[in-house]
Amino acid sequence: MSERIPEVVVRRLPIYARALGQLEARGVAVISSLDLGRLLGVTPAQIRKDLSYFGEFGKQGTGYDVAHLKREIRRILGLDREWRMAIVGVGRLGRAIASYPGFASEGFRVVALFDNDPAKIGTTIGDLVVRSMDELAKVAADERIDIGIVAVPADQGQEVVDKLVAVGVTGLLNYAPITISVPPHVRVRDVDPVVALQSMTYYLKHSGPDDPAS
Amino acid sequence: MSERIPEVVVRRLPIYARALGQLEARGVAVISSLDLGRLLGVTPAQIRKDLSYFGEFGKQGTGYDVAHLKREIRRILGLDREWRMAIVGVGRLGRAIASYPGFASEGFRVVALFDNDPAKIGTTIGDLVVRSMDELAKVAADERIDIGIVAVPADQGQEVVDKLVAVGVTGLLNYAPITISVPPHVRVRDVDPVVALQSMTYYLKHSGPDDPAS
DNA sequence: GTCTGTGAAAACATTCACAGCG
DNA sequence: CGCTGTGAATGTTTTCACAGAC
Repeated sequence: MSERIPEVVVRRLPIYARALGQLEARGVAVISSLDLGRLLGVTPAQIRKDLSYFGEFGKQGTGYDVAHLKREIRRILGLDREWRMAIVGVGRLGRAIASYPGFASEGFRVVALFDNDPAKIGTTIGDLVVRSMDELAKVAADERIDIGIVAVPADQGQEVVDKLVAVGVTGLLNYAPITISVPPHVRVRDVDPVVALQSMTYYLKHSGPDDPAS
Repeated sequence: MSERIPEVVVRRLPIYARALGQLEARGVAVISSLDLGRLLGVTPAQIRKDLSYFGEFGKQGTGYDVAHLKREIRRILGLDREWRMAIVGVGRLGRAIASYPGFASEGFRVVALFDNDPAKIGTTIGDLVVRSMDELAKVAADERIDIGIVAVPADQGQEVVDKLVAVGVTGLLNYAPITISVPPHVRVRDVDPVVALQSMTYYLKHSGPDDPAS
């Protein structure tokens, strides 16, 4: 352990943790890298190698303790604490994100909402009031915002990113259909279903018209 | 050209196409790999190498014609036609997806909605009627569904995937928080903001508490 | 016997660096 | 000149294969 850890490895850990949670719920106590790999469609060697960057979690001849490994991975990822998020942009998309229950249940709490539309400022979504972007610095200080969620139109995306970075936010979840630019200490994850589809069509196009006649 | 094309390259093409579209809208007619790379935060060599898998699109001493390169990339990706999608699951998430205007504007048309809740079947969202999953085979044949969007809870995800695959759908956009399993001819793209956040926190945790005091 | 952890090998992806075109 | 297209070099990731633990 204690080498430099490849980013691809870190990106796979949440997938492992999620699968372990599902196994745990089904009452599975122990699992081998072979079986976990089958479940996730990856090779057992990859799972073992990935985990080996962080320590020795398995038992030879047996496999991994499901509950323990899940807890360890979550700790490694920093999921043993709450993360505080602000959503910028409460249009259709921002509102859908604000009321999505999947964040809170995983420890990602939305603690502030921002928009630049005067008609929206002051309105309430869930139990949060929509605030003006002018209040960003103040609210960021009061609420300790870890992560900013960018849910504004493309043409306002970079401006919003710059403001979030300026008040000390170091993690961004970007829903705007643009490539945003940030200083090196800021981490970005893009969520863009259209881009995902646009690379998939390359393969749909090239895997011949399957045309399974009725 | 005409080698085997790495998947990472295909995944970057939509990003290039999107940036080219934005440049085009701003009236930029020609761009070099250096400038496009700066814009996207990638090396110019990567852009040139990626494009070289598909042909020679640039002009030495000048760069790339923005409108032409965009059109070529979109053709390569199969974005010069319409793609027909069905959404399975019209809960909160499925409805948000159904009324998201970003798909249609990029040529991804939602042509059918399914759910297994009798209270939802027969209701209308936009101009589409929600149908029972029992009608899937019939509707898939009538409507020529290319892509299935999985927007059901985790515990129903795999079942829905199997049904979609059974009626000949070869592309899936998966919003369920599970790793789905499909035969090799089926392409999957996962959309999961929680998983995206869960790998980001690793870096937020490890890049020290920046703590920029007010 | 079963399964982990891990160096070494193989496969894959990115970057370099430059010949050659406009 | 400036910039592309591309083999060769470098760096990264995955897979192999096996010693050793249970």
